[in-house]
Parts: sequence; structure tokens; C-alpha cells
Amino acid sequence: MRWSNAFIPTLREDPADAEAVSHRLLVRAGYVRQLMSGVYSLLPLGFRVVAKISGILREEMDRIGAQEFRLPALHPAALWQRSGRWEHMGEEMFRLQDRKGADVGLGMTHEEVFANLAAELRSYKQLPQIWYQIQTKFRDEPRPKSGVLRVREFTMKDSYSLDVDEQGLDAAFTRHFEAYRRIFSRCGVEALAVEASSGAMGGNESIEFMVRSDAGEDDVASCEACGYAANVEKATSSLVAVEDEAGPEAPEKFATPGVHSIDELAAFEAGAVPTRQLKSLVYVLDGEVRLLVLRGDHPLSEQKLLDGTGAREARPASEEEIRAALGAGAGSLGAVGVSAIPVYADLALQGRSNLFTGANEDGFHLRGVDLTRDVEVEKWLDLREVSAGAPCPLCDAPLRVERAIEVGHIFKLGTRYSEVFGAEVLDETSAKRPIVMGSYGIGLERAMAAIVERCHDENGIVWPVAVAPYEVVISVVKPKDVESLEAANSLYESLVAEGVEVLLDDRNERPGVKFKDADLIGIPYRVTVGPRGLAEGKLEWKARRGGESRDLDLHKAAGSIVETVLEERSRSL
RNA sequence: CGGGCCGUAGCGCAGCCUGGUUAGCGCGCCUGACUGGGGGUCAGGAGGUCGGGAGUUCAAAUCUCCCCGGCCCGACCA
Repeated sequence: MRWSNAFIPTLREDPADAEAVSHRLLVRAGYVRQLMSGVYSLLPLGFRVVAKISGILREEMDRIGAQEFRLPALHPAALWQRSGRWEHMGEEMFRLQDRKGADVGLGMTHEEVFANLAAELRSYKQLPQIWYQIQTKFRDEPRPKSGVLRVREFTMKDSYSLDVDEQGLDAAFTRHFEAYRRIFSRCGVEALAVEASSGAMGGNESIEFMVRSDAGEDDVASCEACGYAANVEKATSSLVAVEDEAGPEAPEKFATPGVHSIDELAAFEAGAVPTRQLKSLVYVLDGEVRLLVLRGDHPLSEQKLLDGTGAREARPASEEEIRAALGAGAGSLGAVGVSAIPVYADLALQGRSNLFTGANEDGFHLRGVDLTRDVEVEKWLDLREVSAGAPCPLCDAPLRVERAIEVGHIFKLGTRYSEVFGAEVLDETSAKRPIVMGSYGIGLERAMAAIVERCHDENGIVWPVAVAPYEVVISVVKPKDVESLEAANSLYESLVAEGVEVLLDDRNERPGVKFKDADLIGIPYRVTVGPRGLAEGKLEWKARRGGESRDLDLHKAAGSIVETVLEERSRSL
């Protein structure tokens, strides 16, 4: 491609509304443009990067024996009503009506459509199967953000495994796990595989692939010592045995005027450090009021609460609901003697005694509380969100907690969809068995943005060769110089003939502009052709990453460039 | 859905509070010249429903109301 004919609208300044690095750079370097909130156009450069990622995805899906489909984006309501997700997905699903007034939804994911097709499978002999597609998904996100990281319309590679039994699913899951490792490694980013909550997808096991970045929306706990890694929605820490000093025979009430928080009670002279306090939270789970108790310094993880109770919705109780349930306001709540509403306590509190908590009377607290003796705990649950430094559940080393972008997610779905859609096969004994499914996704534009988050410097993007829109850019310092232009053209032709992806910067621009643009758009290698070098029969070869450069002999340049590029390509296979 | 903020040329912004010539600036763009190894210089030029509508006023980018769109924080989110 000749730059003079290309549409690469680079901007000299950062776009005003871009915060995240990937957002800023992808817009500024001319890869994407916003059409409306959460909806982006991929410009030629962006499209080429996504096409590179798609290529890697197809190769790795092929490698595990997957077959590519192309499924509709337009789905009849009836399909989603069968799985119950027409209602369940709520406002996140884009909905419309056709001319006959029939309800139609835009596909957010394709479990339903694939399960519906899988109903044509008859025999275990036809299994296992892995089906996939690379297609546009629509989700009416409440808050699109960070450029192309969280959007309402995006491309996803979604695959689905179909097996007769759990062992088959385990095998398909493992194959995907390995394929995903290869995919992200080939894309040039380190993706951490972490245990995750399955959330609304159902199923019993899921692993997320996370790329560390401040622009991410998830927190990941990881242990350098043993390799444990989990989304904080799922992560636990080991329980440290605590020796509480002997307390009184029974809880003692004492006045705590003006004390309404853990911190205030810690600062109160008759108070106690947060680790000796109980945090009491009133929550409404699917309409039922519950009292949750955690250690004073432990934050509640709402996702764990949902996962642990099986509730679909959790919200903090209102001031009125709290008063109705416990007779006091938030800030003076406690679980001692509470029997009207069930108490769920965090596992970290088991066996603790001599603790401080609210007295369910405004302005009063209790000390000397013994969980076992004084509180009627209905369920002990893992409710706390782990924080940095907490001991690893496997080896007790301190955990790290970091922001990360979820670039891939693999799920064991089970038979939820196959049962509903009648996707059943006969096994060896002629018994009908629902197909056991798995579901595996990767967001392409998000992956592109995650790569940029990891691969950039102050001058712009620094693409890994495997996903770069072009592998080499030839910058012609003085295009009006006939000798320069001829040398550049002939190099360009030779490289193109060898299958190298080259961008020839033949624009009538100052060299500084060309260098800045080349750095900005992040092409891995740059060849500079100018009178100064040509006078000595040389071209300059420069790597974007690291910046090292060397002179190439004009007549041997093409060969050595081809060699380098091919070597770099093979490295990511 | 709650809170904060923004919409003026392709991009980045000023002007608005305190209404009043022809709405400015930088970058980019077009023409020409000089130039050419990290966003060059000079000369000339094009480009605006001031997000939309209604209102107040002799007069609205500026004041008022309604609407639309966008960004950030939170809630939410396979």
C-alpha cells in the first residue's frame, strides 16, 4: 500500500474525550472512529489488525478441530424465550419488532442458536463437535467506555463444544484452554488465566483470560509463589487462625454516641481495631431480607454473595427496611440475638470471640461478642473480597491484586441449553442423553485494545509483528528525489513480491512528519530511504520496539528484510 | 439509574459570567515558492445551521425552558 493513497487519518493531538491509552492511540493513529456511544467504525488499519487476530483465531480453532459457522445476528424472541433469557437479559438486549409486529432481538451471544442447531444431532457417534463463529454481538451496555474496550457492538469469536458426557466436556475445555494460551501468546500479550465466577451464564466452572492493565474493569488476585490466580469475584485467601483474648461471660452493652462506622469505632476510646469488629450489613436477596456479618476490615463481595446463596439479585436494604428488621439505623447494627432474619456470616469469623459490634440500638455497641455463643448463624459463607497482601489460599504467600482486562472467557455450560432445545443424542445403550456443552469467547476489538494497552510507548503503538497492520514501512525522506523514489519503489516491489506486508510512505511530507506517523501507527520495522544513505549505497533499518537500527546494503536489503520478517513471523506460530 | 461535566471549522480550544460591527486562535486542509534524516518557513486561500427547537429582547454563541448527543465517577455488566 502506498501511504499517499491510503486512508490513515492520524491526529496531531489527542482526542479530547479519550482517557484510556488504547482509546487515545487507536483514535489518534487512525485505527478507529466513534459513530455513537459504544459503537465504532474500524478504519483500514484497525480492520487489518482485527483481520490478523481473526486469522490467528481461525488457525487455532482449526487446530483443535473446530468448524466455522456464520449465524444470524437477528434472533426471534421465541428462541430466547425458550431458554428464559428473553426476560433474564433485560435491557442489555437490543430489541425491535419486524413489520408484522413480531419481537426480534439482536444476538448478544449464540448459545440458543447453536443449541437449536445441535438438536439435529442424533447419535453419540456424531460427537464430539466444536462449533464456532466470528460474528458481531450486540449488547446495550449501560455504560460504554474506554474506546473500544467496552462497547455495544463488537466482534466476537464464540465457540461451543458438544459432548456426550462430562469427561468429553472436560477434554474440550482443556483443548480450548490450551488454544487460548496459544492465541494470546501469538498475539504478543501475556494473558493470565484466572478462576472466575460464572455469573449469569450458569454452568459450574469458568476461566477468564486477563491482560493486566489499569484500563481494565476487573481485579485479579494472583500469587507469584505458586501461580494461583483468580478474579476477585471468586478469589479467596487462606483463613488465618486468630487467638482472641478471653472476653466476658456475656456481651456488654456500652454507649457510643456519634459512632456510625468501623473507623469511628476504631477511633473511639472504648472501641477496638477493625479486625476485632463485626461489620453488619442488611441486604435484600431476591426480595428476602438477610443480615450479613463480616470482619470489620473485610469488604463484601456482592458477586460471592450471589454465588454463595444462588440469589439472582442482591441490593443493600433501604434505611426503612433496616429499621424494620433490626430496630436501629445503619451504624449501630449487630447480629447478636437476631433471629427474625437469617444471618449469613463470613468464614473468616468462625471461632472468633471477644468482638465489638452494634447493639441494634442507636448509639450503643456491644463488646465481648462470641460468634459461636452469641450469634445464631444460619449459613457460613465466603463473602469477603480479598485484598492485596492477603495470604494465598494455596500457599499462604501474600497475594497481589491488579486491574485487568478480560479478553477471553471459557465456560463449562453443562446441559442447561441442550435440555431446553432438545439437543439430545442416543448413547451406546440407546439411552437419550442431553448434549453437554461448553462456551468459549474472545472479543476481537477488545483484544486489539488490550494489546495496545500493553504494547506502546510515548510515541505511539508498538505492534507485535503477528498483529501489525503492516510489517514494514518504507519512509522516503525526499520523494522528489528521483533516485530515492526509484530505490524505494524497487524495494517495495521486491518485498511485496515476497509476501511481506509493506506500507510505502511516498507522501510529500517532511521526514519528521513521516517518522512521527510511522511511530504513532506502530509498524514494527521501518526502512528509511534518503539521499544521504543512498550516496553510500545504504538504507537504514530500524525496529520500532527497542529502537535499534542498522544500515543495510541497498542491493541486499530486500533479502535481509524478508529474512527478518519471515523469522519474526515463524516465532509466533 | 444517581452524581459531575461538555457540545463553537476536520482536530484541539477561546469567546458565554456582564447580550451589541464581519465569531476568533493553534493545528490540519487547498495553491505557490523555498526546503527536505524527527511534526520546517514564507505568501495567498477555503472552510461555521455556534448540537436542535421554543422563548425573552430592538438585538442571542452569550439569558430561560425543553429536547438530542457525548465524556467521566458510581451503580450495573457472559
